[in-house]
Amino acid sequence: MVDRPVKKNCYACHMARPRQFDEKRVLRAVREQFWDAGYAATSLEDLMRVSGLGKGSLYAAFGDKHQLFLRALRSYTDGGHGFLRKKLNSAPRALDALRAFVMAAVSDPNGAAARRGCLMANSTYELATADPDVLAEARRTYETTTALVAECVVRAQGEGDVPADADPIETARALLAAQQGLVFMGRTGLDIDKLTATARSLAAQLLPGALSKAQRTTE
Amino acid sequence: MVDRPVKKNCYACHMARPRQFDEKRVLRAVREQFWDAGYAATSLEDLMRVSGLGKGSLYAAFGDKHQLFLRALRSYTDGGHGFLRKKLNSAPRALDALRAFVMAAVSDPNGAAARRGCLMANSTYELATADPDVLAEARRTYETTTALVAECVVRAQGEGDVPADADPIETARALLAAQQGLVFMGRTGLDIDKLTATARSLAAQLLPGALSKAQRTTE
DNA sequence: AGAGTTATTTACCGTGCGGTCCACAATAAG
DNA sequence: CTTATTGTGGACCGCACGGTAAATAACTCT
Repeated sequence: MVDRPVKKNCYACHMARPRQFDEKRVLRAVREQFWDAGYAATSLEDLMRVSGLGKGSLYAAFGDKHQLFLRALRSYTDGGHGFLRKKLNSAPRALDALRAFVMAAVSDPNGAAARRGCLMANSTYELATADPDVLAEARRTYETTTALVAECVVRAQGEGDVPADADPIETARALLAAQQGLVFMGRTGLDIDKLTATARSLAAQLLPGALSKAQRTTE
Repeated sequence: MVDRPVKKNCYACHMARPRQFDEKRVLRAVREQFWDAGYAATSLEDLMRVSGLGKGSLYAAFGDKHQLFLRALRSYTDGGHGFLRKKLNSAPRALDALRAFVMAAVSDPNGAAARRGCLMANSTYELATADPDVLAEARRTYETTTALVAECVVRAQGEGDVPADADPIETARALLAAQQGLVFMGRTGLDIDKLTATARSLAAQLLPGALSKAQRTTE
């Protein structure tokens, strides 16, 4: 239970056999499996195969299938939030970051990412009505995302790229809806070119005057 | 197999016991069940319960679970297309119809419809990666929807409410993405007031000058 | 080395699933 | 009434699933 990658130091007089697997690596493999196949369509055999662990180890380390799924899901969302925060803050111009946020679904050139969608969105659609834990995670995730994006909107307002009278939270929600709508259309198999065009169109309309220097020169 | 609600007329010398259930009614009940619980989470027992039929009848009439699901799904999409076509054409002003289309997710005042989402979208997220039939149905549905909306965009252009230089198909895709994004946010449990505000905001931005008379007076 | 503790492996279990089969009921034609 | 044909309901089947238990291996500390 306690995180203890280091082998030194006794915490209860007697130490025992250490883990032979890397928890993060297992969680990552499991997450990919759930991402590709969904929750119900993933069997314990699948989880054993992709993790390389036996049933016993899996259950001892993570509890049952549902708990393991929640762990994988949370690691996904936490990672996603970290990534998003970095992206939003590192961009020299906030407006560009917002634009990139909306167009996240088409960031992959061949469209594989678009077809795969977002694990949190997939899980929400599959389980949110029946599984309160997943629903709670979904709410948490999208509230966090909204807050992060709203922060970036404020910055963009400071930089004069977004009208000062726009409500940051409201703007963030609209951008989030647009992004998720694009993710959805990607999942229906819409080809990447058309999807990209739609993404550009949405970004242009929702971020008025949102053409960055790089954007302007290409048009 | 052959549709034959009328009991008269012999088609092969000997007629036999007629159906004791209404196929459409069964299909409707089954569709509701799949809508609420999803495909994998719906068992045959559930289907028997909501339809009132035994296993034998169900299998004799529709084949297996998968085929029954596809039938229910198709009846849903066909009905949806009919409804959409009627709505888009019946509105005296095309712009209002487009606006209503975007705001479909919040048409239900208490937000129950928003939380339930759209059966086709739910199915796409749950099954599109693994089930080619569902993927094909998804493509078909959203191509049809896009075409219908694009038609309405053309009409709105004729009425001077949408810029004449806008590409109808592209505009339709953007509106569809916005609508589906709102459906998604409804599924995460976002309360109906915030969702409505976001829907209004999106509609206003994507349909410039899109405030109908009714809309203008309320603001 | 021995004891104590924990990870790992393997075999096993009960359940609920989708799907099939069969006996019976209902209807139409002869 | 008899017979042919089809719908109906329930008993039944095999299986794969999630989950458990017990035996074994690996490691630390005294």
